[in-house]
Amino acid sequence: MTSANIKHQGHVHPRPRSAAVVGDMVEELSNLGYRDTEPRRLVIGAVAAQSRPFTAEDLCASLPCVGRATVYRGLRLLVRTDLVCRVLLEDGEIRYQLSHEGHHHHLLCAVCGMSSDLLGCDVEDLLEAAATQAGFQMSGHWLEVYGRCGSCARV
Amino acid sequence: MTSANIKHQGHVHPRPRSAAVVGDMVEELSNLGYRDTEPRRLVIGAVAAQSRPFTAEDLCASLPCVGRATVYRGLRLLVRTDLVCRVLLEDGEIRYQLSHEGHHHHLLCAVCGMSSDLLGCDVEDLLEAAATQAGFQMSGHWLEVYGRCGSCARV
DNA sequence: ATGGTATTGATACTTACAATCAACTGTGGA
DNA sequence: TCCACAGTTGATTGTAAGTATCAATACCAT
Repeated sequence: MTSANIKHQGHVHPRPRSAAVVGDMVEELSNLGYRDTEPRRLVIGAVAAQSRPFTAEDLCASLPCVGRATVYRGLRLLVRTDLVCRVLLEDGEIRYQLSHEGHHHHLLCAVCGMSSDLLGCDVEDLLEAAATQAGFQMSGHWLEVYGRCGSCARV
Repeated sequence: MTSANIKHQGHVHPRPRSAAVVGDMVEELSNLGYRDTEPRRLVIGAVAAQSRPFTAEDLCASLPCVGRATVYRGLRLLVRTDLVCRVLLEDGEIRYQLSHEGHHHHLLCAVCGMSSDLLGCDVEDLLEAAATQAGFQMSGHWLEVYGRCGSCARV
């Protein structure tokens, strides 16, 4: 079984266990020429441990033994390498969360703050068509969906 | 003709002329109980004069005679009252621009920075369906489309 | 006209994040 | 296994964007 296969299973398990994730991410970074260091592993571990979209400050708070600059640099690196993605909250705030494989969007719960993935949504084609009609050559898009998750909507 | 009808014409004229806009916006604020002041008119005028999504700092720079705090407060007020909307750039930066009537999305040109409106795009239904299927009760969404506008794509 | 209140603006403050740089530590080669 | 060098760290300083303060001012209803 190749590492690509292992990664592919991420689709099936939207929230993989931290331990495996940290190893995968460190390996990914290693392939890109970045070193495997203790503080970096700690940052990745903290990222993987978050249960909902987080801020850089959240990471700093959960990693008192790692320098602030290192946390910020680590997070920036993870964003640059697409291992972590940005999440835009309804009020305009930016949060972060582990990237999952493939293109997808986020369903953000206004009550509990949880984020789940919106898979198999074919907005792309629709957008592409609408953009083209407006004489626009689309290269990408950003989409966030806000509302209430299953548990919170039930209340 | 009702004011609703007048507003509806906004769809036809995506970029209304500044002079009229300032008066309309001041009136709108007045209806909401906010005073008609000179600095506020200047801020609104500067907002209306922008040809593409701008930052709060852009406004400050173009209004050296208005206090920074006032510019920031004015912009915040305009956002709160939906007279100005946020625009999310591809790199995560937040910009502002005059709101146009009705729900719509932005087509942002990566080359010239221009923003045009994407009207008559029925992503809502599609999103609603996808969200519901995921057990999510959708209440809103945010969508930005990136690419090249007609003129820039031609190059 | 006037009084009460929203608004202004100079300034100080806060927050979030980037830059600096000497010390340190992986990593690949000898 | 050891070495050297380049990537990395972290204490600290710097910076940029936006907010809070508060006395002075300007709107607007009466």
